[in-house]
Amino acid sequence: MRERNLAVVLAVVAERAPITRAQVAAATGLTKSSVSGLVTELLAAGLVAEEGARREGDRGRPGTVLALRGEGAVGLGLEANVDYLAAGLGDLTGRLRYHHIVTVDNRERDRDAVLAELAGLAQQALAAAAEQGLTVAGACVAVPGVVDATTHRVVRAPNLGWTDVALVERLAAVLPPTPLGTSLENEANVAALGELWFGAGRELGDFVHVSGEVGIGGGIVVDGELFRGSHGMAGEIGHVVVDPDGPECSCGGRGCLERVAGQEAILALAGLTDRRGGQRRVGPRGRGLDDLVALLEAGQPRAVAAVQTAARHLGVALASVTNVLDPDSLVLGGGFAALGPWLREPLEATLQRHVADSGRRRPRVVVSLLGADAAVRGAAGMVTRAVLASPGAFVVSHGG
Amino acid sequence: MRERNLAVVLAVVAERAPITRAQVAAATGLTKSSVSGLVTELLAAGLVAEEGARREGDRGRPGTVLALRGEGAVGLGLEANVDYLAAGLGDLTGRLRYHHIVTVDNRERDRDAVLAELAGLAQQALAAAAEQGLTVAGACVAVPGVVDATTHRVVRAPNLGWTDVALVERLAAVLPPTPLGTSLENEANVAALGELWFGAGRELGDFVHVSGEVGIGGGIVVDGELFRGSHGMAGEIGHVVVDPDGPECSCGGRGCLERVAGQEAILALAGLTDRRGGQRRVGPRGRGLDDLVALLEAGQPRAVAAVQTAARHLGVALASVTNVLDPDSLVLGGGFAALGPWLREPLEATLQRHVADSGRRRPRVVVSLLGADAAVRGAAGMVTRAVLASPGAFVVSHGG
DNA sequence: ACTATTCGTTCAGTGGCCGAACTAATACGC
DNA sequence: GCGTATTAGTTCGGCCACTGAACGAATAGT
Repeated sequence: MRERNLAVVLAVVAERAPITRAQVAAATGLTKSSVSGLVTELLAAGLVAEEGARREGDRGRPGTVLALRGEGAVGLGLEANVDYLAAGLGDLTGRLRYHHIVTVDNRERDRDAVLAELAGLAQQALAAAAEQGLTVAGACVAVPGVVDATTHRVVRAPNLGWTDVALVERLAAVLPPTPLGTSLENEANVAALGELWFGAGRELGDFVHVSGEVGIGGGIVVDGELFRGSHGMAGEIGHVVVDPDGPECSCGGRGCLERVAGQEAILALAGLTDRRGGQRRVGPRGRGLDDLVALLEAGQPRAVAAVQTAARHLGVALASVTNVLDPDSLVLGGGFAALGPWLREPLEATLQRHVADSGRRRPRVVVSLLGADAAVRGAAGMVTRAVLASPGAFVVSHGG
Repeated sequence: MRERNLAVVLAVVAERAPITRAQVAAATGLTKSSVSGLVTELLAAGLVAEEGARREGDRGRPGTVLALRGEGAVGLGLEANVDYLAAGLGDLTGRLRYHHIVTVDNRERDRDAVLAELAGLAQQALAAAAEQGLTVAGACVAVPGVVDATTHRVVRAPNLGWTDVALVERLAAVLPPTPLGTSLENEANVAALGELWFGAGRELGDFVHVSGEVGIGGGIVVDGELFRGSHGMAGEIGHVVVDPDGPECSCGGRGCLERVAGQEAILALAGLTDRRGGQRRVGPRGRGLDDLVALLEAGQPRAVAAVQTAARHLGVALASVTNVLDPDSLVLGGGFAALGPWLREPLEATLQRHVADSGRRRPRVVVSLLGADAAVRGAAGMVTRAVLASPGAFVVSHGG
């Protein structure tokens, strides 16, 4: 009970900071005395800090302003992706206090070498946290593949060539323990959450976040929470069928979206595929995408046409998704963020054509603010949000 | 606080009846003394009844068995559909205590006449409730169209020819008031809920309920709740794009599912469309569907082929839906329930072809147990579930 | 300075849950 | 038949956390 009210107060402080105790009482419906007691505990836990006085009305005693204390709890976000590794520290207020990206092709590398390098990045991040006086509450690792939340194992990450990896266990063996431990998440999912908490999603309601990487991933956000599905595999927008007689896909089907609108398909259409290197130079931070953007900026017709074709396929798939999910907005993330200016117009035209009752509910198309950083920020946010949701664990027993 | 624990206890009783107080305590984590007090109030409110004794273990005093008291609160479910009107009374235990269906074509009828007849059905149902000693807690009306939950108006019901009808207001003017009043819902949505609560859905996790009527509607159930979407229009499976170059649809797009797998399309393929009457004889309780089933049972090749073609289109759309939502099961409801035996095999084959990672998560295909009755039962259930969720309103103050 | 006003704390009061002790009802063993 | 063990349900005192009112604190206006 107190546990929940602590979370309620903390949520109000997080959302409307800077805010006085009296305003918190008004916003929560609790009495001033209750808020006073709860705030005292949150101050003691170091999650909230007082920030001087502020007069609100014309007369009367000024209130003491409260705000989240960023140092009180930070989350360590880690990402093992196809062509880079990344670590970041996000504090309670959402600020990124540390960020380190290593561009490296992990497709052909030894799995253990990748894990060791990721652990090294994590240790550097923890050292940076200690230096800045930050309390690390926990960690979250994002991987482009299917993860099992209960066993904390990577079931399958095709683009990394991983199958059944006890990722959390192996990191835990190397890293110092944290109060909340280490969790594991799908990269597209935490990217959607990153966008929700720290990017374009803050202004939006329900949305679908589409990550255009080598594959096309998706994260569905409903009521401020991730929609995971029965097997934790919801959001596989890349395999929506856009042409039942289209090319075969590695998933076994035909005409899947990612075969005709993924980065490989776009680059091939634009004539940019490096035949010798195969797909190896293609990725959110790879050269292929940068080359494409350069051509688009130069107005090269073939590149523009390639993106438009992809946009129309994407539009057909997202129209179906919209008819089923009725989201408020669609967010173009990952590699699609860079292509946003060229994708938007044909995409919106296709949506208008295929969304039922499009006048009433055609979703807004929004370009990601975080791009490829969304996953790390979302992973760090997984930790800090957990702290905000259940601060009780960090509050010293009221007796002491 | 007590409010919530009342609901917790009531939920456990509902789910595991018959159950003793001690078992409720074990299931909820509350102490025996707390449960005892809460149960006393629920007994006084008439929502729960004692049903004699039952010995649970080998030794010891037998427990007093508790169960929901059906008469304690019943919901009035109403449905205004294209070719029938219906009213039903569902009690707290889920039993249907009264059911009345009037087959009538409402497409060409005057709107006020339809509303008057629906109100008449409601009054007959209320009279039946009084006769049986049932306490009517509230009512819910299901309509095949877009409804606005806040204004309680039917925004648009194309198949009925309705636009902006203050349905609840007009019924409230005629019917006696109830504690929970009258609510308004989309027919496909409450059909999904009906199936969840009283039909095949009881055994399932998350599922998508597909109603094959004149159009194809859908209801998405996640975590035991309806997924509504940002504008309350989620689940429009009928307008998933299965062929971007297919026939035009009234929604403005091309290749929508319901143009190639709706009842009209199936009947046309099977050669059953009545050219003179147009679509007028087609519907969940209409003759067209019965004729088709008769031909299917006789093994007529053209009819079988028509259903198979529709099933394949349906499979493509549902595969996309599955990739995005990752449901546990797909439920064939409405008119599709009658076609289940012929739809299933080609549908499942298509799903296997197009669902990504189909070995791991291909959803079960389940035929509705309620068919066209799902909506009325779901509407009645909306009321009884509301009672179960917040029993506090029905409990007399503990002082008296 | 004095008043009006708003902020935050203190303190008794209260509602509801918990735990322990108690009564009730049954099976089993002798 | 009767005591013992076991389980069900109730009663009662204690405690935790929120409430409401009163009080001290800080400021603007007069």
